[in-house]
Amino acid sequence: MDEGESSSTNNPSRPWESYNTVFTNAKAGMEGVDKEKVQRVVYEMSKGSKYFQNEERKEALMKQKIEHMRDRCAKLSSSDLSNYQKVVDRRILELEATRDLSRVWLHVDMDAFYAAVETLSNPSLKGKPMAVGGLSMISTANYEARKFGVRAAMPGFIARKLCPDLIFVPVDFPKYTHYSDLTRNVFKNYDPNFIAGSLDEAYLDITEVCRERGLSGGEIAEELRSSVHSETGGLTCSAGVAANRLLAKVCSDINKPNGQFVLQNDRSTVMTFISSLPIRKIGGIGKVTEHILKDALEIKTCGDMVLKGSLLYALFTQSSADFFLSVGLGLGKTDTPEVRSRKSISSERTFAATGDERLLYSKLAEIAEMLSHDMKKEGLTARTLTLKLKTASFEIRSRAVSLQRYTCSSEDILKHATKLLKAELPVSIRLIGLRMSQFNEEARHSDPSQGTITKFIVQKGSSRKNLDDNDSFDLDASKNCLGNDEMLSLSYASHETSYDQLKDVVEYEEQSVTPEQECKKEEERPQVLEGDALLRKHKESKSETSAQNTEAVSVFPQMEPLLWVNGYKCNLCGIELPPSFVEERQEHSDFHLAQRLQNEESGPSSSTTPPSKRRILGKEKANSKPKKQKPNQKDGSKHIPIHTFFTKSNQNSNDETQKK
DNA sequence: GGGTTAAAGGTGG
DNA sequence: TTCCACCACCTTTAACCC
Repeated sequence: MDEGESSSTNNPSRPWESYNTVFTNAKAGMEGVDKEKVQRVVYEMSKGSKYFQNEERKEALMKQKIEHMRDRCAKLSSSDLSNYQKVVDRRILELEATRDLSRVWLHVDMDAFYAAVETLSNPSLKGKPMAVGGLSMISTANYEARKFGVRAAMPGFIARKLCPDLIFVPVDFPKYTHYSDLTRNVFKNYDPNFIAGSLDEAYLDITEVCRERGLSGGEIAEELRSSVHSETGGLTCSAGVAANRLLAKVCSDINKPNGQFVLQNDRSTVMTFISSLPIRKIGGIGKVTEHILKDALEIKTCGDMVLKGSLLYALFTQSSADFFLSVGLGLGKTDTPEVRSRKSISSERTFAATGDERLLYSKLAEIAEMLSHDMKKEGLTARTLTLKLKTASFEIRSRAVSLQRYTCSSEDILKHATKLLKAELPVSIRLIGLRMSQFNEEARHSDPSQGTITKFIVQKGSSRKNLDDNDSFDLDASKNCLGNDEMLSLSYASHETSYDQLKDVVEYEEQSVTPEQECKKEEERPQVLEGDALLRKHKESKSETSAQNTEAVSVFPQMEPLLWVNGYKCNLCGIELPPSFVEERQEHSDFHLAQRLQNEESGPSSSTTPPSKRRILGKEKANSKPKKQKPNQKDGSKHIPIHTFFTKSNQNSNDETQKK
C-alpha cells in the first residue's frame, strides 16, 4: 500500500523525496520538468530554516490528523457504514435532482498573465526565462522559466537557484489592470454579467450567445480567444467549456497554454470525465485536503468520492461531505450570483524578524495608516479589527476585537491594534497584518470617488436628515475621531508615532477607561463639540496664541477656533487635510460652522445627539471585556487543536449514526 | 438552544 | 551572501451571550 506516496517512502539517502513542497504538484505548465531535481534544490535551500521547521511542524500535525481519522474509520461498525450509505443514497438523489445540463459555461484563464503582459511591453524578454516578482517571492513565471521548475508563489532565491539566468521583473499592477480591462471588454460581448474571478480569469454564461448565433460552445470559445488576442495586442488565453463553472474551470486547465477543451453537456460524458479526475484538479481541494483524503480514506479520484461517500459522511461535516459528493457527481454552480461585495479589507507587511517593541509598534502604525488609507479610498467603515502576526518561527496568530463604532480612522485602528499587540509581547515577529471586517453596510454604498472627505461631508451635510443619522458615513467619520480623550494624544503622535506615546495610551486606557465608561461618555456628550479635553483646553486658552503643535487657520465668531493640529488635522473632527488643500479646508470650516448653526437653531437636544441606535450598539458591547482568557501562549506550550478542520468531533459520530 | 464572536486553518490568485 | 508575499474568501470549533 501507499507505494505512490512520497510521504511514506522515507529513504534516508534521498531526504528531499519526503519534503512535501507545493512546487512539484500536478498543476499545469510543469510537464517535462525534472521534478526530482526541483524537489532536491527546494529541499536543500529550505533545510534547517525556520520556515522548513514550521513546515515540518505542520506536516506532523497533518499526519496526526490523518492518523486520528484512520482510527475513527477503523472504529466504524458495518451498521454505522450502512446507515451512512443510506444518507449518501438519499443525498445522491437530492443532488441529482439539481443537475442542470441546460447551461453552457465558459472559463477563461489568461496564460501566465503578468509575465505575458511584461513581455508585451518589453519584447526583448521574449523567449527568455522570466519571473514577475522579487527575490523573496515571485508572482508568475513565463513558460520558459517553468521548464526549470520555476513557478508562482516560489521564493525568488530558490527560483534563481533553479534557473540562474532567470530575469526578475517587478510587479506592476496598474499595467495588469489595464490589460485586464481590455480582456473584460471582450468578455462582456459574450456575457454582460460575466464573473471576474481575478485580473486574469473569468466565468461566462454563454448559453444565450450560443443559442442566438447558432454556434457551439467550442466555436464561441475559439472566437473569444482570438478576440482577446487581437484586442490586447497578443495575449493568449485558455478556455474550458462545460455545463457548470466547476467543470469549466477544470477544462480550461487541460490544454493550457493557448488552448481549450469542451466537455459535452450530457450526464454520461460528465460522469466518465469526472470519475477518473484526480481530486487535486478541483478548485477548493488543496495540498492538505488531498493528503487527508488520499492517506486516510484512499480517495484519489473524484469517482472515489462517490464510492466512499459513507466514509465521507461519517468523518466530515455535512457541508464538507456534501461538497465532496457533488464533486464526485460532476455538479457545480450554474447560476449567475448577485454581485458580491468584499467582506474585509486588510494590509500586512513582512520584515526582518524582530522583538524590538519600538520597531514593532512603528510597523504597526505604518500598517494602520495604510489600511486606513485604503478604507477611506473605498469609502468603507468597519467595526471588527483583526491583528495578524507571524512569529519568527512562522507560526500564525490572529487576535480580533469588535469595536463599538464603525471606523476607518488610523487612530482608532492603531489604538486597538496596539492593545492587541501589547498582549502578545514579548515575541519575535516577522509579519504584522491588520484586517477590518463587519462593514457598515449603509455607508459602503456611498461614492468613494468623491474628491475629498470634506466634500462628501458638506454634500451630505446639506440634508438635515443625513446629518442626524448616526450611522451615516460622515458623522461616523467625524465622531470616530472625536471619540475619547486619550485618543488625542495619538492624534498628535500620528505623523511620527512614538513608542512611548503609544505605550502611554494603552496603559492609560487600561487603567481608566472601561467599555462601559466609553459608552457613557458618548451618551453624555450632548453635541459634537463638547466633552472633549482638547477643546476644553482651547477654550481656556482661547485668547492666547495657539499651542506649539497647532496652527490656527480659521476662526469663527462665537465658536471654538478650527485648528489644524500638526498643520494637517482638524481638531474638531480629526479629518486630515494638508495645508495645500486650501479650498477643501475652507469647505471644511464651513461645514463645522453650518453644523454649529444647526445646533444652535434646533437646541442642544437635537442634531448629533446620539439616538437609540447608537445606544443599542453601545449596549451590545457594553460588557465586552476580554471574553475568554486564552491560556498563556508565551510559555511555548501553545496548544493547537488537532482535530479541527473538517473533522467532526469524535464522540458525536456514533450518535449521529443512530439518529440517521 | 440559537446567534455572535474569536481564533485557527485551507485555498487560490 | 541573501533564506518563503499579500490579499480575500471560506469553514470549523469553542466560548460566550441572551
